[in-house]
Amino acid sequence: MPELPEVETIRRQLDAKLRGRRLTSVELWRSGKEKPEGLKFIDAVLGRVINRVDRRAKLLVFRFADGGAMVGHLKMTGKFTFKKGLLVQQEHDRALFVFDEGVHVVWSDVRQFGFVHVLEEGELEELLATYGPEPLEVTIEELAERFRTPKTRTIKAALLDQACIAGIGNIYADEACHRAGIRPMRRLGELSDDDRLRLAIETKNVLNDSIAQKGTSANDYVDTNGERGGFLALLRVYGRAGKGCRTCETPITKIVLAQRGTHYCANCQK
DNA sequence: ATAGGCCTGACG
DNA sequence: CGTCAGGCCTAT
Repeated sequence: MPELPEVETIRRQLDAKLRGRRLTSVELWRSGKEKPEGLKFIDAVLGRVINRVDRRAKLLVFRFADGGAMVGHLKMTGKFTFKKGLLVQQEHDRALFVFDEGVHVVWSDVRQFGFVHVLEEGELEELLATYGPEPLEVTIEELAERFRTPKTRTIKAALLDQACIAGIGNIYADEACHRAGIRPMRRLGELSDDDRLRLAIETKNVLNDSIAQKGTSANDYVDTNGERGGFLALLRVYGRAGKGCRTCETPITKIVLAQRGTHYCANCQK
């Protein structure tokens, strides 16, 4: 479910409450998606102190004070939620993390695609290095360079490729293209320097705008407090097939591109 | 580059 | 019943 703005929202909330806290107990309610598995997982995290919570692409990186980290990926339907008071285990809950001073975090995941892996320093850096640049941490020019090659690749495929640019998913790929006025099926080789710059600028803009609204709740996404993000109402094309473009009223077109539902305005986007 | 697969749930 | 879903890995 979550893309960069949603994961970043969750990261900020987790970081604010978990920084400096020690993991005092872990209950694995449904095993199989953690690594190492089962009791070894609990052994690997118990008693360790969270230095801070980072985000890299769509990964949450719970960094331990003694090095290494627990990395979590929410995939489509994963959630980390703060709980207080009486705790009732829900159907899709996978684990409970108890930190000192009574901070409880529940990890749940309806579709069970997500994972949490404990990695030590070397393997952590190795994993993080497989991702492309963070779009909000590089300049417009550096980001624009990522839209240069391979020339036959579609813009949509490039935006979705985590090794090309980190953190963008289906919603923001479509939204960035609409804001830039470029059709997502265009090939990188057809883009002008100005096209690449606009795409870079609008990619940053849409991610920042969404973070300001705590992300998009199209379906399942909620933050660590169970609250929905406010960006849904500001989406220009995603999920709006057949509805009028917010700039020109032309019905939004939906096609399949790079195996994903893809939305664009045939009038505004060339 | 592109199907297929991992899972469950919502919707038509 | 079939289709689709915000991710991403594998095999072809």
